[in-house]
Amino acid sequence: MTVRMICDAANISSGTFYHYFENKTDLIIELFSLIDDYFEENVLERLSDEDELVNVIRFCSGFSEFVMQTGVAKSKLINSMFPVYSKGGHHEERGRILYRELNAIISRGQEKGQIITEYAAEQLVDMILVMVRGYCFDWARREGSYDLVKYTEEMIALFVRGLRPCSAYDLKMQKD
Amino acid sequence: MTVRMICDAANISSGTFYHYFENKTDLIIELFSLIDDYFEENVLERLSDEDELVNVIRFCSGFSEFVMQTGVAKSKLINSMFPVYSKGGHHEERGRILYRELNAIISRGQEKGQIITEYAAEQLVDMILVMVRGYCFDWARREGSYDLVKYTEEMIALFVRGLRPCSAYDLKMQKD
Amino acid sequence: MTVRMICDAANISSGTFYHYFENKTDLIIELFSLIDDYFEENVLERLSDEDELVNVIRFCSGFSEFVMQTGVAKSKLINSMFPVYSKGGHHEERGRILYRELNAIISRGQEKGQIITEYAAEQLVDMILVMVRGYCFDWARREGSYDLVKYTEEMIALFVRGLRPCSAYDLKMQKD
Amino acid sequence: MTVRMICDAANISSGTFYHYFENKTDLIIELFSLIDDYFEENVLERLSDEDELVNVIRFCSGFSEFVMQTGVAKSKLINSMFPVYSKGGHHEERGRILYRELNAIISRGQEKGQIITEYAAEQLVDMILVMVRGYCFDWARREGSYDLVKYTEEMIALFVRGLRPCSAYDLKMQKD
DNA sequence: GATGAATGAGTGTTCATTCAT
DNA sequence: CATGAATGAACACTCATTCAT
Repeated sequence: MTVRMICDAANISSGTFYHYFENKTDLIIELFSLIDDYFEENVLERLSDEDELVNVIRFCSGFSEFVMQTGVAKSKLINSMFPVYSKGGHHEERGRILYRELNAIISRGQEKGQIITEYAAEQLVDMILVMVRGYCFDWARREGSYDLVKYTEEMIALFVRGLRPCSAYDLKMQKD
Repeated sequence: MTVRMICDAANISSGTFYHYFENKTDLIIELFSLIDDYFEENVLERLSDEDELVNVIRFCSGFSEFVMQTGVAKSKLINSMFPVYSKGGHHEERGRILYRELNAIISRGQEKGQIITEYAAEQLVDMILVMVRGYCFDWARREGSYDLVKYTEEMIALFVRGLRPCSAYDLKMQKD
Repeated sequence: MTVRMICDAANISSGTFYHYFENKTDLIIELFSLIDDYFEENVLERLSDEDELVNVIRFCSGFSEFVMQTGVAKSKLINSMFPVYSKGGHHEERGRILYRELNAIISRGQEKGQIITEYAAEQLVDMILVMVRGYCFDWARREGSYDLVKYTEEMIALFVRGLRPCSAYDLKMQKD
Repeated sequence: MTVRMICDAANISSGTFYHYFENKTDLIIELFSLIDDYFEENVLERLSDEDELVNVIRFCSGFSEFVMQTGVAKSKLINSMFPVYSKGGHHEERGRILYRELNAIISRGQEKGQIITEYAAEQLVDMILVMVRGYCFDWARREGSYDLVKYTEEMIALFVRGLRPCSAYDLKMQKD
């Protein structure tokens, strides 16, 4: 994805591009912040299920929904640049909005006894984000040839099963 | 990773590089095939546990082991080029060796009743490969700043829990 | 010095700039004419010493005074564009005001016997202007790090010594 | 003077340019060092006159000779970039060769009583270099339309007259 | 008059690739 | 077989200039 390609796609001149963005990296940072907006406007409200593992799945769906809407081209652009540390980690800070939200879900889940406590919430958050981003990366690489949301949901649904603590009975049964 | 950087690292001239590889992509295809060699020499023998889910974990460990040994630089190179479709999907064919092996493990697991059958083996293989590659991608992006094998194992171990079928008792207990 | 920088400094839009100047070169031509105004208002009156070599020094001081007041930024702008031949040498015509004034001083000096006649007045004018402009150029290059007027005066004072004809006595002495 | 122009003039591709120079500035630094070579090979041997003021003139002639040989295009290139401070002032260090040589001449002249001592040698060196460079700059600006060596010599010859100390008699005569 | 978004040719620089030696 | 000088299209980015509002 060159600046020229972006400009051609947007039907603007490269001069105009640089009128709005200081450099190519700036565009990507801008793109990053869009996901926060998307979450605030569309996803956050869906994350209030009693079962926090359901919320985890919805969170991941929201993420992949956004990526699909954003499209293959922009996703590749983001992939090519990630991680971006410029501007004092500004986007990272913003990125933390996503991070904090997922962390909150998992922490609540652990408090409620819905999620295993073998791993710290931070560790689980990292895992899930890597997995979800991994799927997004694959999807863009394959030119968006499959339904990202569906596949992400299936994968996360399975992963989430492993996060559910076994009941005392359950453990007993397994031993037998 | 420019061709010149690769050549400098290998102490050869760029002329020599093009004597052995038709182009840069060819090198990457070559790199791809290395993982098959690695699996054949080091990993395949470890995949004979009675519990096929253990084999899944070992398979993934083998993959990330290889990536760690390969190093950040080469990993980035591969990431930057993947997927490579040239030469009639030649490398993809080779890639199938990996694919087939994991498929075999999961199919056996399903036959033995160790792995759920809600999803076809192919689907599970795809999921796992995407997840593992996702971690490799993240690791390279972060300049190899963590122990890829350890993190991959933890993630896969959790995922694999979700693949274990619940016993009839188990389901009954959960209902109660 | 870009047009945008000039406009920012002047608190106008670049549109406004092009409302008043046909192009960037035009601004510089305008800048050139400022020196004539400066000479007419501030320097000419000082050029009436009986000793024309004193007037030469005052002329050069006036020139460097103007450059210092104009500032490093504008000086660089002028240097970067000089000589400007557009508009039928319009600015050169104006430049001639300066030229003619110095020429007049030197011609008078030669008539009065205060200045050697080995070189035509035109030649001496050219030399002095090149020297003074050379100092201005150096000063701007070095970001205005020294007192341009002082250094120019010292240099010209020395040069002017060489323009004073030796008396008959003087020559005689030197021979002895 | 763009890199492309330089390459066209030299009948090489811009890729080749960057094979030999790390960047445009490097070429200019290279150009700078050429003057030292020129002085060492052609000028230094001429600087052994008994009269140090003669040596000053020869020094300046050597400088302008070099510039004329270098040509208008390269001179403009150098002018456009001077002063260059990169690479730890490497070229400045080299530049000092020139500086030191002229300084030595003038210091000797002052010791021998051939040059006035009102100004420190360093000051006179600075003046002369600014003047000579000023002429070179003017010459390049005017597309090399005159004989730089001749004009520089005339100018310096006059300036040098002012550096000759007046005898006691001389001063007395002037008062009368 | 004044604005500033838009333009696009041009700049320094990179890099996969070629080829004479 | 090996070299590395040479290539030139492509890149991110700049900037004088235009023009609809």
